Amino acid sequence: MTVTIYDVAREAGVSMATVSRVVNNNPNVKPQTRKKVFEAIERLGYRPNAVARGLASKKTTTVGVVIPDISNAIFAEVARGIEDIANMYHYNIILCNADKRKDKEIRVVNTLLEKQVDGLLFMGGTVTDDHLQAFKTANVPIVLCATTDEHGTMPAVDIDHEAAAYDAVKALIEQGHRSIAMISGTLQDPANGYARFQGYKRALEDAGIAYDESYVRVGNYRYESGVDAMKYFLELPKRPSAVFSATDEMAIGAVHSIQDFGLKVPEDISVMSVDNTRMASMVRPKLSTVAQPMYDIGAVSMRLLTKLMKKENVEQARVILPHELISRQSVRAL
Amino acid sequence: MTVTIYDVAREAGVSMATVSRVVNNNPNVKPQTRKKVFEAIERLGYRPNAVARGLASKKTTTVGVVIPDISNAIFAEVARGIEDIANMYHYNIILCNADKRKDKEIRVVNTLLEKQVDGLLFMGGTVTDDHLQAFKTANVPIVLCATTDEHGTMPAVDIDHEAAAYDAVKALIEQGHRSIAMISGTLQDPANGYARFQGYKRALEDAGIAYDESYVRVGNYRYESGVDAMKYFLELPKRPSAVFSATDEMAIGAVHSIQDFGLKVPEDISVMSVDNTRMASMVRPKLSTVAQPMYDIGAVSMRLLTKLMKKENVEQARVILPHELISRQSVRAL
DNA sequence: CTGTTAGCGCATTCAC
DNA sequence: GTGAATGCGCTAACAG
Repeated sequence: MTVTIYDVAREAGVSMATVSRVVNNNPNVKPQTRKKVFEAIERLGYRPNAVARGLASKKTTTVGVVIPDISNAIFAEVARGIEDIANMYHYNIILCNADKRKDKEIRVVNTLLEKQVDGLLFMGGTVTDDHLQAFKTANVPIVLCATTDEHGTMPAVDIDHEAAAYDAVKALIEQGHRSIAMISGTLQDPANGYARFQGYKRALEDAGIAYDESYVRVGNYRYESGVDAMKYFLELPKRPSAVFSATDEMAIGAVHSIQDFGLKVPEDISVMSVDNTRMASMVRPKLSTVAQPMYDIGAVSMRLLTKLMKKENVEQARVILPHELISRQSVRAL
Repeated sequence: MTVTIYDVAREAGVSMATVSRVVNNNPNVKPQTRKKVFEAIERLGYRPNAVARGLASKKTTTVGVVIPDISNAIFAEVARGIEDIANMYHYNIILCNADKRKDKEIRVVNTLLEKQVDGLLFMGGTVTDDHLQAFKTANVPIVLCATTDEHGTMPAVDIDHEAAAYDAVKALIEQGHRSIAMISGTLQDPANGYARFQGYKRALEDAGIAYDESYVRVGNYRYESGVDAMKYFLELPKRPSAVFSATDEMAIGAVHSIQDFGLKVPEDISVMSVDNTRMASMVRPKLSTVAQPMYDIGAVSMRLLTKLMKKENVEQARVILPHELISRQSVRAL
């Protein structure tokens, strides 16, 4: 049925060891023998069995990646960065959605480990001690991707969410805004939620603006929650002059909310967000936002992982990629 | 170093066969023995080696999926559908981007096959004879996903792109439009390109409207190409009263092009598209569009694959999922 | 219900 | 340069 290395050996009149050598590009084979073997391979349509190879060599050339949700544009972009670099280094990736649910995350980490992946890229919600516990049983490198653990003990690549938010709000302040509302993610989410909220607060503080609880609404990152949050702000006795949103999508919801209310962006209310997804420049007005290099986060973390897997020593196992303020049309000076 | 089934056997005072049985939930084990084994597993922190299992059982419980580009929202949605169902049936998926490039597609199919995947989901551009050739060497089931081969010989799940486009244009016609332009995808693309263009033409024909070449522009599915195509139409001596776009994204570009030109959607020009991505309802005016059930395409194709892998007999190996016209705000009656 | 015995297809010493 | 032998960790008959 399936043709093995044995069949090729017989066909070529050599030993299986020799076939193995040519398949693995081992230089210690006479060119003529190599040729014979290649011909036999061709004739038989031999295809190496990577599973057998994996068992014998203890390497699978595949890495596991756990991701919250591949249908989310942000993560899909990271995934593409991961896959491109993985491909470049001849790794394949096993992709698992875990929806930021701790139980599911830990479960998939374990099945990935059972599959003997050579390394793991973890992208999730909070990294708890239970996660760390599961990671510890792995004897392959693991790097956190767009996620960090509070202890800061694991290799990771991310951006500085707090600083990104800070910069966004600071930009608003520099444009003369003093009453700035925020549409936040859930505060349970350490990166997209809590950290960005902290950045907002710190920017306010540094500018001597009093923090006002009624100026903060928590959304779920989605368009609709942006709409709802903004509706709330619009009905406040003292409307904010600017709104900072933790994601582009909620920002777009906010813009539409404002427009439906009969006001204009940015003439009446400015809107600023974080992400710079493709959508940000596909709406009118185009969104001013802080760009996060999602593709790069994926690419860099995968690159880091390859180094770890090859046991090369890395100087910097925790890297923070720079963010960048992109000024477009949704903010105006007061 | 790594603890094997042998170690567990010794620890539990049973044979490796018994350990294998409990790990694989074989009922033929006395509860008490089972308990002993579980305890040994726990104590030793044993984790089954799926690679070894794969070699011995000739099943890997992983399927390969080749996809054009995971960072494209459309495909990411399909991928999510695939993964959800895969997960449900305890399969993992190896994800490979192939950018609709034939050489890359064939290459990844081969490496996926080397990895002994139990099945393959193929999502790509044109399925050529070379593809078919590569597929033929596989001795695992393969199903095409959001793609079909012209010969119609392979299992596949897709929507009827021609009919979807036809229905979209017909809806425009029923609203009284007679001069309808189209922003098409490349005609080399059999599904999103050629088929939708054919649907457009047929709808015109059926309504007795003459086909006008200058009313068709080919885009690349992206926002900017929608902007450009629309600019062209706007400068025509006789402007169309409606525009049909092969994708949401180009449609949004068209809308903005129209607005920038000083006209209104749908008051001055109606816009209709195909896709119904999340974005369609995140722009103003909300896009009227023909919905494609991308998630379902992924889910159904994965479900079909599981049946094929289990050698269940399937009545219908080629399934066309229904599309649906979603009327929102970008079309008005003439 | 449980143990023994063979492989699964290949990489990898170790000889020659 | 090349071949023979061994084992990777597990499943799957086959006995008992």
